[in-house]
Amino acid sequence: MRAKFAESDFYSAALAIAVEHGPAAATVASISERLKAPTGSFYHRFSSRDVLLGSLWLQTILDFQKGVAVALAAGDGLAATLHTPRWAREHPDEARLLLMFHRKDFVAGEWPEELRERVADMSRRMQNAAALRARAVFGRDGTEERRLAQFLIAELPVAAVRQHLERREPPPPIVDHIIVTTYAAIVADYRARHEAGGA
Amino acid sequence: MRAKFAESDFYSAALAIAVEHGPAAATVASISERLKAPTGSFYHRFSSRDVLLGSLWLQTILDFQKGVAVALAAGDGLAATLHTPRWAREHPDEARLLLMFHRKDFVAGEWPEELRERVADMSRRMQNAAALRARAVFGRDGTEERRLAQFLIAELPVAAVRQHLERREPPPPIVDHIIVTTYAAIVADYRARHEAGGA
DNA sequence: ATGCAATTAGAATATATATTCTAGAATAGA
DNA sequence: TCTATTCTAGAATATATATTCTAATTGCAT
Repeated sequence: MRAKFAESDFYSAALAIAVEHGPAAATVASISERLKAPTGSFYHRFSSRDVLLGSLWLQTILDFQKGVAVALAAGDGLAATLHTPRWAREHPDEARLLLMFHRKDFVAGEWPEELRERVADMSRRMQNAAALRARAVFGRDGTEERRLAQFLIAELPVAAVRQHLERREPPPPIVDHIIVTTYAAIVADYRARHEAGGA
Repeated sequence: MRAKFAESDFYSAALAIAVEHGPAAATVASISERLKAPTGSFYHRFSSRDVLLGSLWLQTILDFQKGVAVALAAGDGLAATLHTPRWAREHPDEARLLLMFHRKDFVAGEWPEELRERVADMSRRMQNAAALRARAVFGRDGTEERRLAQFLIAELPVAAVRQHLERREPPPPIVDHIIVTTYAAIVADYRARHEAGGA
């Protein structure tokens, strides 16, 4: 029988519902209903709700991190931070999904066996990211460098962007300004504190 | 009959469970079970689960904001930001509750009638806070000042503190250092951009 | 002592949700 | 055309959870 619904239809529906009413509202029934599909069609494609929501979250975070990874590979810490507001403008729904909710809102307990491999991959990537960030920002890896770089590249841009996602509006330019100013200040402060004794 | 359980026992139990396994895990059954109380005793005190969780969230956010309000009333913006890491050290559980979850995780839909008044109060306080923050940080109220002050006093410290709450560890001193440095930089940048033309 | 009011106790009920199951329809290849 | 396979369809089932209900129990005031 020719398929009336595509896998991607279920993903889109789940995304739309999660973004509008929260991941908890993305039930098998509500997703299917939105597509006017029977729940049987859902389970024909996905072995469980957890697999669908888990995949959605994984795909989204991977897409997001791809952009950060490119900047980090180029050793450009500032571009890495600014990726967050840019990506949020280009992908407002995905940004809400990722930045306004927790992983636990999508997969409460253990990851389904089916996704373990992809999750392990992602975890490995996250591990590496810590060192990459430190090097991109400070040209050096160490405990303090990692902590500061995590702040600059992960925590800071998310904080600056959050209220706009909440209001479903694109992050305005002042967000980038805040990020750039903060970035420069933290780096300058770090350099000042680590100068051997100056000229 | 002498009460075997106190209202506060239910709050504590709910807090402990919410902090450990997320608010969703704080079910009437799990809360009662933790106290070895029958669910009847729960409903003898609270008209619904929403009322308990909603109150818990409200109480917590009010307690948190009290400290910020004091600093703002004194016109001390820096003290207001630094309140967050300090409070997180003093109240690790409450900080997790507030900063790692959303209001919606506690009260999904409408607020129960019973709590509406307290919520309205809080909303009013939040409204005022925007102007108070702007004045405390910049000595002036305006759109840009509000946006920057919100970043400095609300978003920044939460971002700096979050990963430590996640790991259930007290925010280390570097958190305060990050906050202070950022605060100074944003204020200095603002001043530089608004100088009429200087000396 | 007696009876009342508060409280405990936990069974019964209602509802939402994930998942399974059985049957039927559509399509492609033989 | 025939048939196996894929997919739609939605009813049936299992489970978790909030809430209600009815019946004891307890301590205090009288």
